[in-house]
Amino acid sequence: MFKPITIKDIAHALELSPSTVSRALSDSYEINEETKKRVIEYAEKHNYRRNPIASSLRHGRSYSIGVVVCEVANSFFSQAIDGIESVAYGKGYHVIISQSHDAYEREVVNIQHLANRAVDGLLISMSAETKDFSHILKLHEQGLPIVFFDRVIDDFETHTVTSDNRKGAKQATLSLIDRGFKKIAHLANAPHLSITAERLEGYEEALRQCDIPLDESLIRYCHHGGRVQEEVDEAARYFINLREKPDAIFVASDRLSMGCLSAYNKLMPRESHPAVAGFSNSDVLDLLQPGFTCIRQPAFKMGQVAMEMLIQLIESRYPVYDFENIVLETELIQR
Amino acid sequence: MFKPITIKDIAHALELSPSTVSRALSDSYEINEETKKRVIEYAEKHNYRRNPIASSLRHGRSYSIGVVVCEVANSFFSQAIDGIESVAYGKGYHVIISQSHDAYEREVVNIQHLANRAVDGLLISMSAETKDFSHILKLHEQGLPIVFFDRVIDDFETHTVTSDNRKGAKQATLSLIDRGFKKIAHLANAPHLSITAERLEGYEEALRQCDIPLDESLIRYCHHGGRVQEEVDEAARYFINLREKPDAIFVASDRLSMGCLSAYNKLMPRESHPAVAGFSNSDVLDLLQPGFTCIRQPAFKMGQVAMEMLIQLIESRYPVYDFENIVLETELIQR
DNA sequence: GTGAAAGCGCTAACAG
DNA sequence: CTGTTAGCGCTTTCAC
Repeated sequence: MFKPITIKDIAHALELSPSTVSRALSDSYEINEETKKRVIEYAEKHNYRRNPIASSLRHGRSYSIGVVVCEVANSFFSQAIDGIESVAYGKGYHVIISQSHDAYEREVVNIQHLANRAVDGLLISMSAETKDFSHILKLHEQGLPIVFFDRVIDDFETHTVTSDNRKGAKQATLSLIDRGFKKIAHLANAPHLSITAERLEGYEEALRQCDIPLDESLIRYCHHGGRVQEEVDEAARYFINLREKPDAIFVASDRLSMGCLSAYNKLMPRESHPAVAGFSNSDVLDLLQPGFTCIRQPAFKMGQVAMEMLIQLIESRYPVYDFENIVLETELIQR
Repeated sequence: MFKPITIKDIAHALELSPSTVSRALSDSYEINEETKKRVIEYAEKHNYRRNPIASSLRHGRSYSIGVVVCEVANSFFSQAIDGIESVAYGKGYHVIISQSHDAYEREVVNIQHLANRAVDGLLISMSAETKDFSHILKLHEQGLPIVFFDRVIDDFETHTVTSDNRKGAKQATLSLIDRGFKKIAHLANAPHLSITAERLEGYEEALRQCDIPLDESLIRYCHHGGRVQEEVDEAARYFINLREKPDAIFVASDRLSMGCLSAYNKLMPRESHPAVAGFSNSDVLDLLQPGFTCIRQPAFKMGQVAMEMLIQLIESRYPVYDFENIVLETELIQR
């Protein structure tokens, strides 16, 4: 059906050898300017395009990289993807996005799918449900370059990029305390995610600094990262039914901020909602929800840095043993 | 660096020929059960994975398809992508997503990138800025299977899936009229998009049916589909400054609904906002914005149908000349 | 400055 | 039931 023109066709038409055509198209210094011009003109005229699959096979490289995120319909991740793409395209790489939907099984399947030469490297942000990392470890041991961003794995010898979650969480919590709230709850992400622990630390640190005792009953985890709205609704109902209701909530993620606000909207009039501050990269959420203070992560930058690190790993001639763990600053947006 | 085991390696280790190994791995009926078992065991033990690039080159097929949407951080499109993936994975296809950001140039670059054998077919939803279709037409003439969804092109001989935009728009407008509003504005998408014309028709039809005269000055187009928030803000300011302000607005898309609500939030207190009804597939937008009536498109279904049609084109032995234009029903969600 | 030939990993005739 | 061979399109020595 779809039969594009090949180097052979050009060679035949111009009475040259395929190798000459190949060299002419890659602008080799060995080739006569005159010949180059003929080849390039013919190629353009006939809409020739190098077959990337053959090229990949030859080079043992696909010039594409895989990205694994929980979902793309998420401001943070879509901005990170934009950052990744901005670097990737500039360096001649394709970007293949795949979504785990925060489910362990999807993550395993997708990573398997991407691995083994279909991609030259992987950019991963862990799924909320994943506790077992052997599927990733195995690939890494085989030599597949991997860089983690945002949601990383401990004790994994590779580059990582994250934001300063502890500090951001602390700022957000402090901003609630500053506004006079005393009973501040924490709606947390899945317990085994790296970001969950760090953000929890920041929350605790803020309370400690202001001599507010930590009340464990004010912390609720969402094991599916809010993918299941029911778990967020349940958390909101739990907070509402406490004898001493929280007057404010620090929410650990974009997805959960959305879920939390909508859960409360279903449960009570807006005037009686607790104050909410949380991590969010959404442009509109904060506009639609007056008084919502948010922590912005440098998502675009994080994508860029992650991609740069991955390219460094891919293009390095020798195995890399010296890994960087870059931490970017967050920004507090207060209204 | 990353040197996965090949069929040759297995053949060598087991003292078989590569072809036997290949056949054993694809469970060919010709191969002895005993041999199959040995091969499969060895392959699993050594974590063999078929090199998809070599396989693609051999078959002249990549078993991957390209999706071009304006952006993934959009409820409608991310749901459509989920639908596409659900069918694709089941049939053994990879999905490569690329974003045009509603910009003509990005669309051209991305489509070129995807085409020429890197993908077996294309699923396209047009960018808001695109007026010239020659880049797509050229590929189609060369035989690349293409299916359009949601934002289609007129006079293009191929399968399409859309939703009943005219009817949905009419329902939304009627719902505003029912609630007693008389001066109903229309915030429209880019003028040359297929969906823009259809939704405008529905709006006009609703007015006509209720004997409300059409007032052209109440219609504003967003040439970049709301990608530039400034153009939405400008439209909101325009409506506010009209001598006779609209008391309700029918908004043509998800992105514009967001933009419109946040523009008004910036400009005036919530109590004085006009009523808003519009196309939106967002789960939370309607929850966060009381009184927001929305038209839901069957995005997931649309993705599924589009993918099925594309596979039909790809796998057809003979050129297809009999094209379908499927129209799916929308749903009105009223509060 | 150009060509011939080999090979990336896989598969499908064709032979036995 | 298994092996031999050729070739997908491209690139890159090695010759000339």
